[in-house]
Amino acid sequence: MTVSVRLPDGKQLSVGDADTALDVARGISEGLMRAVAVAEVNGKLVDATLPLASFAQGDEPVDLRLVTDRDPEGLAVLRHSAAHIMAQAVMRLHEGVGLAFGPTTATGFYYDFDLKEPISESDFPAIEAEMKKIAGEKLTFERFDLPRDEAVELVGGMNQELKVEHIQTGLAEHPTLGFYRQGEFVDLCRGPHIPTTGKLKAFKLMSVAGAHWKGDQSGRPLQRLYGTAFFDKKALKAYLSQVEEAKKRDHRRIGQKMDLFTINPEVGQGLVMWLPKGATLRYTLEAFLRDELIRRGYEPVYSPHIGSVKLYETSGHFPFYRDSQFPPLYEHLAGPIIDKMVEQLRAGVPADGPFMQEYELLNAAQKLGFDGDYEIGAGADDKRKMLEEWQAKTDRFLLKPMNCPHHAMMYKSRPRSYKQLPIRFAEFGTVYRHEQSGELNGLLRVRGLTQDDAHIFCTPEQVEHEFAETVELVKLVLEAVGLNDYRVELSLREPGSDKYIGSDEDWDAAEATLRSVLKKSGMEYVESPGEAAFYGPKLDFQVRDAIGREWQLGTVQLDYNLPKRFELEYIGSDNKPHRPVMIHRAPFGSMERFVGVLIEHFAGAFPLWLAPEQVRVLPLSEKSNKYAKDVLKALKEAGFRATFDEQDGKLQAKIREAQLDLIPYMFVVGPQEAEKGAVAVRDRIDGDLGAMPLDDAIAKLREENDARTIRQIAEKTDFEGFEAASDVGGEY
RNA sequence: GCCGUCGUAGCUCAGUGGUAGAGCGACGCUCUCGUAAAGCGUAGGUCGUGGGUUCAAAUCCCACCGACGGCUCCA
Repeated sequence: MTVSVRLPDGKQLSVGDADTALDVARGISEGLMRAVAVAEVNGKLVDATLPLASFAQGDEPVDLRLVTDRDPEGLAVLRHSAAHIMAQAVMRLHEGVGLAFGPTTATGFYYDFDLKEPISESDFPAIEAEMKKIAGEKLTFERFDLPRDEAVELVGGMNQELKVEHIQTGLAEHPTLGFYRQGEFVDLCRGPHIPTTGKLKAFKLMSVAGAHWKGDQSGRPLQRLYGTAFFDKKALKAYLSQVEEAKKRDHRRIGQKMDLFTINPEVGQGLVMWLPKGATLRYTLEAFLRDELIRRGYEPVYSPHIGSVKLYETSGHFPFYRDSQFPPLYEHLAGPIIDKMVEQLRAGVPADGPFMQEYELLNAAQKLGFDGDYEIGAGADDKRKMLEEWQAKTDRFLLKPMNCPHHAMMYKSRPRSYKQLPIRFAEFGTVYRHEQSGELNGLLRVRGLTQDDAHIFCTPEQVEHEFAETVELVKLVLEAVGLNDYRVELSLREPGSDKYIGSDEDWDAAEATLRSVLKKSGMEYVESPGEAAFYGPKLDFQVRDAIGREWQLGTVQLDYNLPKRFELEYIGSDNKPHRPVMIHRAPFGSMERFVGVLIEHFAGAFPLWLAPEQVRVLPLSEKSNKYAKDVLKALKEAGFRATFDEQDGKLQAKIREAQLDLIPYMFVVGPQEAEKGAVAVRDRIDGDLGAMPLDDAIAKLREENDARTIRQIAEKTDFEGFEAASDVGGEY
């Protein structure tokens, strides 16, 4: 018997029953065979070691593509196999290792372990050495399939409880399950894998981290070992040096070096203090956007930093986002105690009768002047109601978690006519969120942030146009600062979830509008179910940071719900009240995150229009100080952010310092320049441009500044060449 | 919040139980300089905080605080 095989170039050949993809490769060349990582048969990735005959369907030829070490899918398969090898090594070195999952990631792989004694980075050399040994053993990855009951028996016999649980719950619909064996190591796995462990030549363990079984925080804590692998050592080395390079762009590092901002635990975690240079950068961005907004018919508003809890109960924020808000501020000292009591009563501890610390809490509350009706003998529900009544008549405030309720109230401050719409309220509004401490990250995730927020109130007919305009604005803003590498995500609700407010009809309408705008604009985007805001779907602009993590910057959100909750109205041409639609939008997202991403994007080397210090005047020696001061004055009068380097020292030293400070332009002045009213211009990028009249130099800079020219950005680390295909996972 | 790692001068880091160090920066003096580092000198640290072990702790142990990498979350 023979099987007919068709290669991607259309060539057909016939192979024996037992022949595998590797055999086909060997038939073409030995080199090709050595390069084969995996096979793509009839469009599916499978082990190159399986007989091709097993994939034949009738007389149709089997489509075969040999996936080699040059293909991204090959890299992903290698990395997944590396995860198995790492697991094998860990099991050889430790007793009673429980295996969880070991998938590939964009830049490597990990495996989650349930370990008796924790592993730390100091264990890496031993694990790596064992992996090397396993690679040297050139063990074959051997696949076998078992029916469910035998599969459970097998993993149960190996004391792999997590795998047993996974087969019984996560994989309940699979009639048979795939396994891979390499040497003494057997793991439940969908595959495919590389032919033998010998293909693993270049790898490195990267880090160890905590994780939870199936991502459930209450689940069993696991240890996750991250690693990466490549087909050759050169690629691994290149990747590692790029990781190092990327770390140098970290905004936290640059922010400190350049005196842009500071975060100090004595002030508070996640609370950013903008130093003069960072503040100047932010101010410049804000001024740019503010001008753009006024031109587009936005009107400035200001709202206070705290708001009544009632306001957020109306908007729906208070119950929905309780956990990520700072606790309420009370006008009454007993407030927090009453809150605590209500919380316990709501949690039902116990349902009736006295609850934990009730007497102590009540006592304390009364000492602080609590005067509500409260009977210890009452039922839990009655007690809760009594306390809630007290809460309702006592003023409570939240640190503003969002600006929209305030803007909605501003809209409501007078009757509105359809002739006034759309109304666009804009504000750089500072909001506060109690992010979990482990989430905080420099400027990218903070507890106090300023949104470049605005809310557009419009008629349903105007929605599509307004939304499109807003999307265009976000694009314009991102492109003005040279952030062209972003991803657009359409965040939709998760079907069947109770995380959202509002009717299905409104959600359907909102989601349909967003899709329609996107289609008309021709923008590329991906849909993400479950990522919507609780009040409506949104369009998010995702940008990557220096080390490849994605962050959401700009966002445009469509909202039919808050207008309802706030009973917003306008009088239509029919002289009847109608409900407006709200569009929430923030092109930068937050000033903190935006500036953080911008710092990494430019590696601190901002274009002229954004640079906190645009020009530095360098006198040749103290003798030229007087003229240097004249030049400085002229620059300042021309509107430039300029300084004057007064320190002693050689010109070379001053230039070096200015270069390292990433100042776009240096004006060198000595006796020759002073005599002619000139300056010797030095460009940060192109170096010495020679002497020119001061007026000409200023005109040149003004042109570059006003055009917001971006002449060069530092080479950004591009991990793409190192990324494996992400949809090639070996895990079930 | 959870898991792990880490915390020494303004910054980068060395110092593994026995008198706290280097480079850069800062400050002072000399030099008055032509496109990426002039020379000399001085100051600066209760080694994150608190407790414990020890004759003796930056070093070993415990707790707390904070940072970092993940997880979970993210209006």
